[in-house]
Amino acid sequence: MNIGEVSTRAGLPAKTIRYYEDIGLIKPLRDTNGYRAFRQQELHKLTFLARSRALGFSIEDCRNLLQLYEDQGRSSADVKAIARDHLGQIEQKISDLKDMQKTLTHLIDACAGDDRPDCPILNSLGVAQGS
Amino acid sequence: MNIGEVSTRAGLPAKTIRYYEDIGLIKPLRDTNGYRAFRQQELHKLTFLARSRALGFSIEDCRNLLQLYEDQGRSSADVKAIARDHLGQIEQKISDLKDMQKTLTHLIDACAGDDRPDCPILNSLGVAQGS
DNA sequence: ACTTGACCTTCCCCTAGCTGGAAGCTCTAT
DNA sequence: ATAGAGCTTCCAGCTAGGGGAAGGTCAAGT
Repeated sequence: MNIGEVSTRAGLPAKTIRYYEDIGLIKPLRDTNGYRAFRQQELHKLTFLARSRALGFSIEDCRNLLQLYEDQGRSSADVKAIARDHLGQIEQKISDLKDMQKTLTHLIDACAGDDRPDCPILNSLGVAQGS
Repeated sequence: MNIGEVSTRAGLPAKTIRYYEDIGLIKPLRDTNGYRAFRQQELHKLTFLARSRALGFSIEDCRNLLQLYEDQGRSSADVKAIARDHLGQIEQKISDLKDMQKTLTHLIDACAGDDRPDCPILNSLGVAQGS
């Protein structure tokens, strides 16, 4: 398989696949013409990567997960620990974003949004007021 | 005021303040010794920036907001539009993260997390299963 | 006067995770 | 033979700064 085909099948841009090779996540063989020659193994890994990335795992998390994925003797606790840590980060982000959402919603509600210059949003961001 | 003092007062690292000057958000004067000489004006702007950034506005949003902040004749509708757009993006992110949270929570719950190798998390990320 | 330490300056490289584009080779079809 | 698609490498850039080197400056203490 050439890169175009794996790109379609894994649902990842060719650029991304080359990047993943650069950083050592996959090691495709080469044809005599220099083209990358992907095996099923790499297609599986790329699919795995696409899914893990879609769940928001960092590249380093993916690297670790991929290693565990290939290690038939791994313990599920190791995987669960990574996933749980990541879930914690996601929940923290949700919490932070909800705080922003709340504040912004209040400000937007308080702003007339017409052609007059008075604006509670800017007032709140500006120097005169507290946060 | 030197950079150290504005850094403390605005709650922004000196590095960040220099960066904001680089990208043209502030234009502090210079003392004869080459040190940046900040006026109240810049302190206000930096405080404004710190607050807007804390609400997750991008630098470009901040640039626009800052311009509106300084324009006494602006209409509040312009500000509200930026804020509303940003709120939309925040809500989209929250939604995406909640999807991830849900999926991950299911997977984590299904995983024994012991020293046996069988792991629903990896199974789900791997080639055999659908998403 | 001298030294020490804190503070300031510019400069360049580094981060994550790619994306875009240039220059050039290869393959396939006509 | 040639066009166009597909492949290659390399270089640059994006966000929003952070780290650290090399060096100038200021204020206090001895």
